[in-house]
Amino acid sequence: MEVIQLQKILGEYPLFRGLSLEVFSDLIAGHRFRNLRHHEALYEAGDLAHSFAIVLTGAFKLVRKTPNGEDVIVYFATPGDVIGGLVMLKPEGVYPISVVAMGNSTVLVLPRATYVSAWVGNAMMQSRLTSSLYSRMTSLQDDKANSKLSLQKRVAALLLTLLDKNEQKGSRLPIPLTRQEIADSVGATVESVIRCMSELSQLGLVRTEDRQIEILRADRIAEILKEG
Amino acid sequence: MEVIQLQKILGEYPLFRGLSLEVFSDLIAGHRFRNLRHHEALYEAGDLAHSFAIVLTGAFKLVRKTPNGEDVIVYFATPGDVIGGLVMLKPEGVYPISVVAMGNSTVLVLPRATYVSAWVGNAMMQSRLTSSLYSRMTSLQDDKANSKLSLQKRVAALLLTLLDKNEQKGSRLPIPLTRQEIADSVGATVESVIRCMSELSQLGLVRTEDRQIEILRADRIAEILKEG
DNA sequence: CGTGCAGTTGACGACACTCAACCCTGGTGG
DNA sequence: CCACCAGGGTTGAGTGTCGTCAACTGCACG
Repeated sequence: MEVIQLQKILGEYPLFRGLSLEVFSDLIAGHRFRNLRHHEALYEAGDLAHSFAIVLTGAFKLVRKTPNGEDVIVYFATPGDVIGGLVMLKPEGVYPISVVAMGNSTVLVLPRATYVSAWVGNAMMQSRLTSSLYSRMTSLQDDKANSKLSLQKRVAALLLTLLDKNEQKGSRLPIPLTRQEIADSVGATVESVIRCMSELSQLGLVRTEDRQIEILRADRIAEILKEG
Repeated sequence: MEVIQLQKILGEYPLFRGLSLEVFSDLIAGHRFRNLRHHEALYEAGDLAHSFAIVLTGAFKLVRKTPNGEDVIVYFATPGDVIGGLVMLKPEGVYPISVVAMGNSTVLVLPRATYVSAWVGNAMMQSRLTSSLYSRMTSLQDDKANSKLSLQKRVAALLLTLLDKNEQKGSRLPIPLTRQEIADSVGATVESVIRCMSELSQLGLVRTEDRQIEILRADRIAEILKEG
């Protein structure tokens, strides 16, 4: 693909908005595309971090293993998100978490060398990275604030957050999501999440079809969050 | 205080290490010191963010209010930590959380104007800020991963984390901490935390005197975290 | 046709929350 | 001087949400 075409695509995202062609091509020096199938890992926790990536299509879950061998989903990355950017600063850094594709997904992979040569010294990119970090940080803080809520409400909060990421594509969540993944994200067991989702289904607020979750009544789910 | 003296003090922290005097004095343009007593707020959530701060002595809790009016402690800031740095990027930003002093504490307050004129364009400072953010992010992720553990273990994890922040000052935690604050931090109620701490006391693993918590057997507390 | 993944349901029990007392200390005011 | 209050800490009894364990369905895939 031509650099100029790539700029058109990436220019849609806040991170790459309004850059000169010259700066842009420096920023993506040594880039390559990577296509991942469902469940395929982009990065494994503990691996030497020699590249970082920008999500183009699909979605990824950022996963941490607990000592018990359970998974905890720390973040859902969607198109435009930067993955592994933070760890590029350390010369011999390792990825702190695993990154796994949810459904067919593509990323733009950039070598650490490019980060060092073009990103570190570019104050605007640093500041934009910081800004994207800010929102991810806020979402983690939200999670912590929600941790005392009932499971019902935590699930509701998750559904609404994911729905928010969805631009214009209607009421369907942008990510194919299993009950297990919901559980790993809200900090509960599959069984409990299933009971909770079943209730929402019976109330006619959501519908699931092959891991695609459709939010039928976002307003009433928001009410669940607010009540008592 | 002379700028050169200030540089000596701040130069101890990674953030300000090895800077030329000229760059340094630009970075702290318009600085002023602020002393806060126990419980005094440095920033209130929702206030217009016209300054950020660097902790010099004491400690601060970063607090979020839940819809129910409960507090959630998101982070404990200790000397060298930057507070409010992330929100400086937004022109009309408001602080997302409140910042409250725990015991007598001092900070260096810097106006947003300084951030915009000297920090944003300085790639090294941006990269150092990012790096400090990285560790705060990791600690939030740790919290999320721990959220399924028993209260006993979450408290143990908190105590050990805080003990880690303590450089050389022995077995006493660097922060005066009430049971309520522990509860707000691990996501539990005061009563449950008290029962948990009482048990640790009776086992001779910790001792509390006027909010100062002393860790007598860090090794055995670490065992509690690992077992079962 | 067996294997693995996703989803589901029920019975049981435990951990932590709720509510209600109560103690102790230090400060404040009548 | 004593009463009162607020903040921090503690204890007990009762309750409920959610985790654990176990069994079972449906489906896709090689």
